[in-house]
Amino acid sequence: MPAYDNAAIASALDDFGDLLEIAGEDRYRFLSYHKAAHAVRAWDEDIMSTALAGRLTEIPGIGAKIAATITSLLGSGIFPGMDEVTARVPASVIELIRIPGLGPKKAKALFDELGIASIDGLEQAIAEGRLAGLPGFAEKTVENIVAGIGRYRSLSERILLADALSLAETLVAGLKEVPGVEDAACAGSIRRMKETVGDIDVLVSAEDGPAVMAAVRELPVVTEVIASGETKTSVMTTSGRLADVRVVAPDSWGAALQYFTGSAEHNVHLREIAKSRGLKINEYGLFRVSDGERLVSACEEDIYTALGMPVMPPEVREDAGEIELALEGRVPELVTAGDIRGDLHAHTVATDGRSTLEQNRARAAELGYEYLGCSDHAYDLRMVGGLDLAQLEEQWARIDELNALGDGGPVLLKSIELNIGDDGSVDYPPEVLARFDYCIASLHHGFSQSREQATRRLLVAMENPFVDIIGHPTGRLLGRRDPFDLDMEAVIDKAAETGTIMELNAHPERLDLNDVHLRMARKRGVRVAIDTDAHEAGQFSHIRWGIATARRGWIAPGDVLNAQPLDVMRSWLKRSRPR
DNA sequence: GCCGTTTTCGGCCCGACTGTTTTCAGTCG
Repeated sequence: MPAYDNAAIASALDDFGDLLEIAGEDRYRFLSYHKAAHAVRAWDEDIMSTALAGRLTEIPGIGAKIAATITSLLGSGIFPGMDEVTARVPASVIELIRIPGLGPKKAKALFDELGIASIDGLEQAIAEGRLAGLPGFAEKTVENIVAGIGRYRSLSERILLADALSLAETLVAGLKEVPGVEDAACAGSIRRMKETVGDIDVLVSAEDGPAVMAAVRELPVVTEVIASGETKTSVMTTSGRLADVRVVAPDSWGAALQYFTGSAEHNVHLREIAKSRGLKINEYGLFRVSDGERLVSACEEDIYTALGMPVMPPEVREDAGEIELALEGRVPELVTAGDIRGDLHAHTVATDGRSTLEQNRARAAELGYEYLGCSDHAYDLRMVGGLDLAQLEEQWARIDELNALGDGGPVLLKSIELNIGDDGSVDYPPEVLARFDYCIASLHHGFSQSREQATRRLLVAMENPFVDIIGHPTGRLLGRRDPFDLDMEAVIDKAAETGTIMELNAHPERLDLNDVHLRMARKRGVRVAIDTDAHEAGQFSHIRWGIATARRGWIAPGDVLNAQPLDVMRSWLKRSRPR
């Protein structure tokens, strides 16, 4: 039987909601499944634990019916009611609504009238001219569907935040040069610093919307105009990514920024609150329904203030509990770049890094860091020349020399990235491990291992009194490699029990732990280290992505190991604790 | 299907763009 985690349950609920919608069920019925899916995805406990405790209905948007569905899925893998729905609409039809421009109504028509139940089947039908004469599928619509299939196939992967932000900044810079444009900014998931991004959303403020839209269509980065009206234009860019540009009048800037930053779920929740108070929010402002008067609009903060809550940072706007907190007048205190006092995970040329210890130290000094960990790979990772004891002695001697310079540079710390073996053991004997200032231990092999085995490796490693930090805990590489199959709740609980610190690896491809795991850690009092895992001194700047992800995970400066002064940082390490 | 300062029924967020059913439904965010 498949093990259902939160993501798998959420995915099943989303699929069921899609099928209900295609089948023509009541709008509020299928929306409730999507709402429940979102809530499960954002839930900071393992869904199995919550179910076993009989607390599923404490998750917002989950009532008795969906709770029973989740219980059934967890217990037997059976989704109650699924057979009945798939008898009307085969599950494969969901694939059709993934095509941009093709929604549930058209998908239903294609299946009902022509028996089309897949994208391949649709392409074949179009090639054979079988859509001709089907109501709602005139020439232009068929053309758009063909283009949509092409886009679906080339764009199905989201791109890394780091790549999307650089594209968006180019677009914003280009828009700011357009005559009449007063301001331009990234919105959407980029502004929320989500780890991966689908489309690029950009907001522009100008009095003459149509003129700006015309200018957008002519920007050098634009290869194709998908849609373009007076206030909104969608374009394909030279990078192969879709961008949506919206223009609003300058006096609507704040409302529009709030609106287009999202997330969709966050905004829906806000608008529900507004509605219950006789107010209405749209991209032009916050209005009183009774007389239509616009109350606020120019400043984003004003929108929140008018709803009786402090403005919250974009990174937390996911409807994951931030609105409830804000209604109590509180916002989570979030770590900032200025809080970081050092980097505890960096490699050198001694193993697979491309910068020397001296180059790393110089860069850390430029960043104003108080300390820097030298954490090359340990002996067992032979592939990259993991260090033996003689090499460690040599590195430590050099660290001692550099620390004796007295030039005001950062304190270099003797560290290592250990490999966690199949039995949870690590590279060196305890007497060697004791000589490091601290040790990081990571999983580097066995990605196909069972949940039980992979989890046990981490739990055993965390029992080791010299394993202070777990590096890139889930091992994922965004878009390239799935994470280890891990019981994250057991891992986080063990970290809390043993005082082991969890790394938030800031490499833009890793961002590991992710936002949900970070909230899980924070809730249990587990501390995190935000590290770049730099393999070259220039990569210390990756800390930016780690900070963003930490903020999405509601991490405060007081939760972060390397936001502490050196003596406090040391006191948090497991090896400093009385045993 | 969920939920409650509208409280166990009757509601459920808001607007832009496109193509076509030419007055509006479908799709998207």
